[in-house]
Amino acid sequence: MKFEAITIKDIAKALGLSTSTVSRALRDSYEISPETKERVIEYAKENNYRPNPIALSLKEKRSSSIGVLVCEIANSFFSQAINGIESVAQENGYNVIIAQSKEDFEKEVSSLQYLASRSVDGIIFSVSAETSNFSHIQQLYARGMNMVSFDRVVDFPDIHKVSVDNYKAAYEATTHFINNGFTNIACFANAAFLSITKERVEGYLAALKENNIKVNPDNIFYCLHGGLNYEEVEEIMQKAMNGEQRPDAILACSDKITTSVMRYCQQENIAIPNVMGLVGFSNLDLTDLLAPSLTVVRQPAYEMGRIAAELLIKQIESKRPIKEFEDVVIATELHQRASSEKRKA
Amino acid sequence: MKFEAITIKDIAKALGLSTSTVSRALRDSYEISPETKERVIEYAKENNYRPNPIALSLKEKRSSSIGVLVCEIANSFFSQAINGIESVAQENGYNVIIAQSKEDFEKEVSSLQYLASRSVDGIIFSVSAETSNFSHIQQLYARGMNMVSFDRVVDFPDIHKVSVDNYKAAYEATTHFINNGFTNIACFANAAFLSITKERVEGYLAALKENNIKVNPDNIFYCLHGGLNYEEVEEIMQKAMNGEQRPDAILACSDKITTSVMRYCQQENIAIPNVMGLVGFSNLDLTDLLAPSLTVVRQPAYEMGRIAAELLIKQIESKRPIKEFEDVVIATELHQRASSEKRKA
DNA sequence: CAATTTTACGCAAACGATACCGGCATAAAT
DNA sequence: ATTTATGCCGGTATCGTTTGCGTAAAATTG
Repeated sequence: MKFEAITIKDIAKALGLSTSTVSRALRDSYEISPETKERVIEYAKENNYRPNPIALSLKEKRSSSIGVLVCEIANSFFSQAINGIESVAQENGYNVIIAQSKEDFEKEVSSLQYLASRSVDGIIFSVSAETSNFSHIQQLYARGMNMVSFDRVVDFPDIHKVSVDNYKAAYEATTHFINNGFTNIACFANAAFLSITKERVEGYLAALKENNIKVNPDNIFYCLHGGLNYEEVEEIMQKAMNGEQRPDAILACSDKITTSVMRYCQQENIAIPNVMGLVGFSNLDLTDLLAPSLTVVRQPAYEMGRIAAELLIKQIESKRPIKEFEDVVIATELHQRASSEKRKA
Repeated sequence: MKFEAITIKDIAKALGLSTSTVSRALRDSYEISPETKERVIEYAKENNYRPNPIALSLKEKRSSSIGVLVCEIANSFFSQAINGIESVAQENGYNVIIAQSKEDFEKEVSSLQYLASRSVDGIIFSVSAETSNFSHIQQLYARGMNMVSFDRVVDFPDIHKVSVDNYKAAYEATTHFINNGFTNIACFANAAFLSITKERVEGYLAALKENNIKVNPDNIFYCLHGGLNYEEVEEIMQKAMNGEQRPDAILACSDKITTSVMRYCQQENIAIPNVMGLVGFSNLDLTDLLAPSLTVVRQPAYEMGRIAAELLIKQIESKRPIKEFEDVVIATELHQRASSEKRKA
C-alpha cells in the first residue's frame, strides 16, 4: 500500500499546461499570466497538492532533516533535550530523525553511518559511554557533515559544542556536601573516557582540595555503561560499603546511577542522609517527592537541545564554511533537599 | 555547507562504464562479468560509496521512514514507547521521524500534514487531549496513508490499534482501593473525548457498581490538557478537597496528573494514604522510591511501541491492501505499594 | 505597417538510481 | 553457412521538481 499524492504533472495534464508553467505558477513567477496562476493555484488547493519533498531534496541536495543520536531516548535528560531540538527544528521546517546507541560503541558507529546515509543535513550527537575512539565521527565530519557535539562532547577544535558546566556542577555539589559536614565523599561517575566524567571528577577533586580534604582514589568509582543496568551500580555500591573507609556521602553523576543508588540504599536499609548523604545528577520531575527528597544537579536539557539545534541549523544554512565554532557551556542548578542535609556534629 | 557524496555516475566515469553497468554490478546482477563486478565493487568500497536514499525514495516511491506523533516526547510513557518503535524500525531499515502535538489540536493537524508531506511510509500516532474531531486523520487515511492508532486510539473500524486494557486497569485499581477500605474514590481523568479516558472511567464505575458503592458524579474530574500544566490539577484538587463529600482516595489517570496530585498533597500536608489514598497511572522508574511509595498502574510502553511498529511495517510492506485490522489490547500491571495501603477500620 | 519588444508559455536537462529494451560480440546448434 | 543462444554491456525513460533557454503570439513602438 502506498500513499499516492497529486503531482505537478497531474495538474499540468488536467489544465492542459506544461509542468514548468505549473511549477512557476505555484511559485508565483512573473512570467505567468494572472489568469493561469489563478487556475493553477485553485486546482492545486482543491486537490490538496503538496510538493514532493523527496524530489525537492534530490534536486536541492538537502533533505531538511536533522539526525539526533543519543544513547537512550527513554531517559529524562535526553527526552527533554530532544523536545528542545524538535521544537527548534519544527520552527525552521526541519524534521528530526532519532537514533539510539544504547551505550554501545558498535551501535553508535552504525547509527551514525545510517543517519549520514539517509542524507540528513546535519547531526546532533552525544557519544556513548563506550566511546573512546572518535575516528568514526571525525571521518564523517571530514567529509563535510554538519555536526554539533552535545552533552558528552568530543574534543576536536572545529566543532560546535553544547554542554553544561560539569566541573562547576560537581564542584558545587561536593562543596555543598562539605559545608554540610560530610567528609568522606565518594564519586560515582560515568565511563572514564567521557568528557562529562572527566569534568565532573575534576570538579569533585577541586572541591576536596580546596577544603583540605585528602583525596582517596578508592572513592572514585566508574560505571562503564553509565549505570544502564542496575547490577553495575549494585556492584560498586557493595564495593563502597565494604571498603576500609566507608564513604558518608555519594555524588552520583548520572540519572540512572542516582536512581540505582537510592534503590540500593532503600533495599539495604541504608539511611539517607544519616548514614549516607546523596546528591545526584537528575532531570526527573519528581525528585522532590522522593523519600527522602533528593538533592539534585539539574541540567537545562530543553535549553541545551534548543541551542544545539539552532547552532546546527545556522551551520547548515550558512553559505560559507563556518570558521568560528561555539563552545556553549550552560550552568546547572543545584536543588538542595533532604538527602544531603547537615550532619549532626 | 553540504555533504558531497560519491555517486554511481562518478564510479561509471572513473571506470569507463555506464551507470547501468555500475548499478547492476553493485546489485550483483548475473549480467555483469565477474571482473567488471570486482572492479566496480572495489572502487565503490575504496571511495565509500553509499546509494543515495533520496534518489531511491523518489524512484521506489517509498522513503523507508515512519512518522511518530505523540503529544510530548519528554513523558516517560511516550519516550519508552518511542524507544520500542525505534528498535523495531532500526531492525527493519526504517528511520523514525518524531513530531509532537503538545496536546494542541492545531499542532496535531499541522504535524500530521507535515509528516505526510515528508512522505513517510506510515504514521504511528496518539491523539492530543484536545482532539475530538478526527477528520484530519480520516482524510489522511482515506488517501492511503498507512496508520496505526496507538495508546489514545481512534474509533474507526479499519485501522490497526494498539492500546492497553484501560477498562481493566481502572477496574482493578478501583477494586484494589475498595478492598483496602476506601469508600469515596475520586477519579482524576484526562480529557473527556479520549478513548483512554472513557475506558478508564467506565472501569472505575464498573468497580464501584460491582461493590454496591453509590456513584457520585462529582467525584469524576476531567483535565482538558491531560495535566500538562500543574495549575490544571491544582484547580481540581482544590475543588475535590472543598467539596461536600471529600474523597478519601484518588485514581489519577495519567503520569502528569499523578505527579501533580502527589506534589499538591505534599505541599498541603495531605497525608497519603491516611487522609487520601492514591493510585496513579505512571511509567516512571522510581515510583517505588517516592514518599510514600506509590501504587501505580504501569503500562508496557516499550512493548506497545514495538507492536505498533511491527504492525505498521507489515502493513507498509504488504502487497495488497490489508483487510483484517488488529486491535491489540495489552494488560497493564498494578504495583501495590504504600500510597493505597489498607485503611484502619 | 514593419520592426521590435514583451508576454506567456513549452521543451529539455538535471538531481541519483533503477530497469526495460536493445545490441554486439562470440559460441553453439542446426 | 546460417540461425540461435548467451554473455555482457549501453542507451534511455522514469520518479517529481526546478530552471535556463527558446519561441510563438500579442503588444508596443517609430
